[in-house]
Amino acid sequence: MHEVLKQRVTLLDIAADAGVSRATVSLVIRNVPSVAESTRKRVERSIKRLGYVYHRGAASLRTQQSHAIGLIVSDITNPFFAEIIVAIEERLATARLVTLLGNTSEDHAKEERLLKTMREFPADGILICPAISRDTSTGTPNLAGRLPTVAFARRVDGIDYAGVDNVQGSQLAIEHLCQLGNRRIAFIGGDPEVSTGQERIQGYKRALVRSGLQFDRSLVVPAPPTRRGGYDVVLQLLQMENPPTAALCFNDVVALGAIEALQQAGVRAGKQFGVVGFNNVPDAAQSLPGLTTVDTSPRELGETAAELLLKRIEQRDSPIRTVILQPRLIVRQSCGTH
Amino acid sequence: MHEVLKQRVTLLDIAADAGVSRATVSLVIRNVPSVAESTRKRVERSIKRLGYVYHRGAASLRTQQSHAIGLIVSDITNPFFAEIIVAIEERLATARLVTLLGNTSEDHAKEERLLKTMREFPADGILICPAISRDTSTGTPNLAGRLPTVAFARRVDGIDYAGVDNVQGSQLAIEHLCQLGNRRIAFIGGDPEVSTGQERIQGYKRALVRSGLQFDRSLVVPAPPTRRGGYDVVLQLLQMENPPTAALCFNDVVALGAIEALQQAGVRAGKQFGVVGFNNVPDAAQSLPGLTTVDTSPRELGETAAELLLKRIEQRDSPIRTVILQPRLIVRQSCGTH
DNA sequence: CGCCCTGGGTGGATCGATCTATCGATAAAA
DNA sequence: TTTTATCGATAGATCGATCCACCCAGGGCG
Repeated sequence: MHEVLKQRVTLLDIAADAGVSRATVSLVIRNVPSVAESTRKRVERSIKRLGYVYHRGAASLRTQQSHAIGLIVSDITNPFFAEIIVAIEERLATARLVTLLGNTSEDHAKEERLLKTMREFPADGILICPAISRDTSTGTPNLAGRLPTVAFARRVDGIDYAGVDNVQGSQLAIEHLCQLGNRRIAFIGGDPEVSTGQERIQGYKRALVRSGLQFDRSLVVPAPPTRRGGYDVVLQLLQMENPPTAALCFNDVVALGAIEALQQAGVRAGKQFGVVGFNNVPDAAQSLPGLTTVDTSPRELGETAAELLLKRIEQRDSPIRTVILQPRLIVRQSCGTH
Repeated sequence: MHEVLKQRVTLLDIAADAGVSRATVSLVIRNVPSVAESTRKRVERSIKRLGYVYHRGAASLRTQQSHAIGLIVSDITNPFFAEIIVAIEERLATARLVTLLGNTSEDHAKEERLLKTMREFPADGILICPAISRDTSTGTPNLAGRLPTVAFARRVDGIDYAGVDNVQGSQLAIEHLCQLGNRRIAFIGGDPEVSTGQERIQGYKRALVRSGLQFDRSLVVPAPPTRRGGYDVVLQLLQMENPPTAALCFNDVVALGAIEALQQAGVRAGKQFGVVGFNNVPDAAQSLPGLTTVDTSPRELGETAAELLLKRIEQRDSPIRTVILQPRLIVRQSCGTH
């Protein structure tokens, strides 16, 4: 009695079973109200009975929209991004959109492959945090093509962007450190080629100038944005003949590495050396001493980015939008108390 | 001259431009050899000129395969999984398969939504690390349906599985700690409801018995698999009237938290208290003291899982396969030296 | 009674790529 | 010269869901 050979249950099977036409079944599935209650019930029963599975691919071929959007992230292992991802997924889910996640590991080739795949799918839109790129001309905007695209966290010219005011964030941090009496403050980690790094360093410089402090090139030490990066740089800084008394770190992970190095070197973080991070990841609150950090509200950032994309999809030809969220300083114990 | 209104460039457009039929263009795209070199060149030029983008959806509707597989992970922020993900993606890419990544955050509802979406897509197969489930009857196997499905890291009955011999891993660790003279060894973190936790605790017990040690229920302390989890449990253990002298941790993250707590409490990790982790994440080598840990080779695990899925797709009706990788102990400084 | 709605439902065309069967032409074989 | 391969290319059907135009029965209304 069972149709064993037939692989997939289609609308036609349901239609036959319920004694209606394909079109009617389709109406039921899409919850179109113009179906009599009795018919709807009958169709729904058939759907259950036969174990029908909706075929998105077929539907989107006809409707020209996949209800799927591509989310391309440069590093899923970074907890900051992880939170953004979750926020984006949640926001998109409320708009009945599915999220396809791709990870580039900061690799340009992978990024291009992913963009290609998602265009081919085809996704209805793309959210991307571009991989670090030295050459903006081969950057992402052209890759995105005509597909609605929004960049987040890292700026890309010519497309919608949701980001954080990194300049302001750095300024908050530096002002705080200055008020606590620090005169020599380092900037640790981050890549001066990425917009995030650029902006944070720019804010760092600007705040130093405002506070009447010297900008010392040797106190800006780029490093990979990892625990190890912060660790190594701090050990290096402590070797200087005139070492800094505090450091603003590119992000919290770097900052945690920095604190580890300080402990290792017998320097008491928070008492003898101030450390400020960026992002306020969950670990920052747990660490010892609690990490003072610039909160960049990843959840809001994710929601904002998703929102931008939804608007862009709605009206493709609206002017380019840029949303910059304002960060705030979370004061804990890693800089001493005021 | 430009076709502004027409949205998408299709095979038909290319065909018209190159003066051939759709079918021929299709042959060119799929690199079928039976096309004259001159024709191929001409078609390829048209493809470039018009900016054609392959439409996976349309193709897979006809071929009944999407060349996409769904990868569902319970926690992308866990570096152990992050490595597995990368390995899986790489392996699948060599088979010209695209990976659709989904994150459940250990949430069953999300897991079900993701499975549904991926079935609807439809994906050609699914790789899943199931979310923690207390009720195996509502577990994943039924959700997977007839789609080729492989579980990894956490066991699911009735489907292919790639995992690590956690029992053996724990035994290696405990034996090592015993040889160093520890008599009271705790097990920290992990959820006894998940197969991973069960197996590791089982190995812990078994090794204790073999070494002629008492199994003390109060020394097994479940906790969330986070830094914080390890931290809290260690502080708690140190309060005991007869505290343990070493601990096997559910994973490295927990172990790093444990070490942090020891340092905080003035107990020298590695000298006065031995700590062993699980997974050998990158941070483990960097930490101070270097973390002795059970290497569960996430890369191999990912490759193995991908391999299993490829085989399953090739022959859907082959018997269920289970691959268990053997872990090895990486000795660093967190247990003292022998 | 004839006319027009209108709620409920339907067949056929359609989305874009692929598969199958087939065709024309040229070269090789008989 | 006729037949048979062979090669390159093609028209039309097809995958599964959706959209469009249209249909039909019954009710209201002049």
